[in-house]
Amino acid sequence: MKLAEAKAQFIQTWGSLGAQWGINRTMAQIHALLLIMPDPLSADEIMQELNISRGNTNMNVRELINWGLVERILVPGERREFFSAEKDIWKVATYIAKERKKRELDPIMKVLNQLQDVEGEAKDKYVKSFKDSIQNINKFAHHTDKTINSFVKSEESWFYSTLLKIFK
Amino acid sequence: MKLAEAKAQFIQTWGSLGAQWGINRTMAQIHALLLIMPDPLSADEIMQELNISRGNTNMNVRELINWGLVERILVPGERREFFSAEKDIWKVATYIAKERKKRELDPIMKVLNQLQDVEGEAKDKYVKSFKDSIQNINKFAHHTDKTINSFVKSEESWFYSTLLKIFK
DNA sequence: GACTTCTTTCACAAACTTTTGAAAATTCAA
DNA sequence: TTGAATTTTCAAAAGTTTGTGAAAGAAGTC
Repeated sequence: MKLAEAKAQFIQTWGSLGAQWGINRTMAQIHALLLIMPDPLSADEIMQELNISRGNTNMNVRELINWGLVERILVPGERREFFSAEKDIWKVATYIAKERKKRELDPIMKVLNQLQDVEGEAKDKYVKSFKDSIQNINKFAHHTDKTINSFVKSEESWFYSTLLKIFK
Repeated sequence: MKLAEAKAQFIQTWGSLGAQWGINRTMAQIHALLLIMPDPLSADEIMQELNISRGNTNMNVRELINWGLVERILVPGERREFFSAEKDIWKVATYIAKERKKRELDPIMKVLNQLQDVEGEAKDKYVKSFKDSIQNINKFAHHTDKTINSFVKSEESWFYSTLLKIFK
């Protein structure tokens, strides 16, 4: 298989994977492109490679930066900005885990905690069933929260220990 | 907080969580409703509770059954069908993990394996960068695959050991 | 076999999301 | 300042997904 063909295929596969995840297609495609390119790209290069408009490029690159998946690179003597993706997929996974926890798990945990104290006779089967379900989900959510935290933590401490090695 | 209010809030929270996950809102709401109700509900009851059309109810209940999250219950002497959700949230999580692996991870692993062998000089930095990225992602995908499999497996064996206890 | 009750399908409407491209804003150098 | 290069914004167009309700289908009962 030729590089150009493989590249196109990878970009489109990553894109449709992203779409299934509620991440928009273009955002995933830009990420894929930056993942496989050795050097940072400018906005114009991204536009050309993916055949998308300037506005679209700008918007999605910004969102990727928000997620911590892409970095803005300033080249001395260049007015244009360049963009580069984090290449270590383990780190990518922790950034995503962190972001999704913040957007999805944290809000539902807040609601679940409020829903714990429903008024009413514990003998009423509707009240009982409701309370049981909420408690069950709440336990699971706490467990998941701990698991994600320790996953994210392990990557952070990996970072500090690497830093330490560099300066020792 | 009153039960009715808590119920409404839970359904709507679960619904918007589902939406962020690429699961459609109604599907998640039906699931939420069935989760907290002690007894199975009929299609008409679901329609009334959530204020949705018959067609919509039918379509989404069918999809939930596909995912293995909801069961069709036949009550003797009743023509109507009733529906009930799996209440053990751990099991729900394994069903979802299984289903998403099948829909998302398996296809990308297939593509990654094909993309491994790109023609070209290993010295070409574009070829090298591409191959490195793919290899990195491939390793991660295999790791994730194993993790999901053992998670799903652990639940299955829990099931069989429970079964065993019942009959021993 | 006609009637009743319930389920499934489907074309279309409504709602929502994404993309575009042109115009406005920003940045920097001369 | 002015102006050239670049980035950002935004309203409208295009595309996608979801929900509706009427009609067709199935299954059981008289």
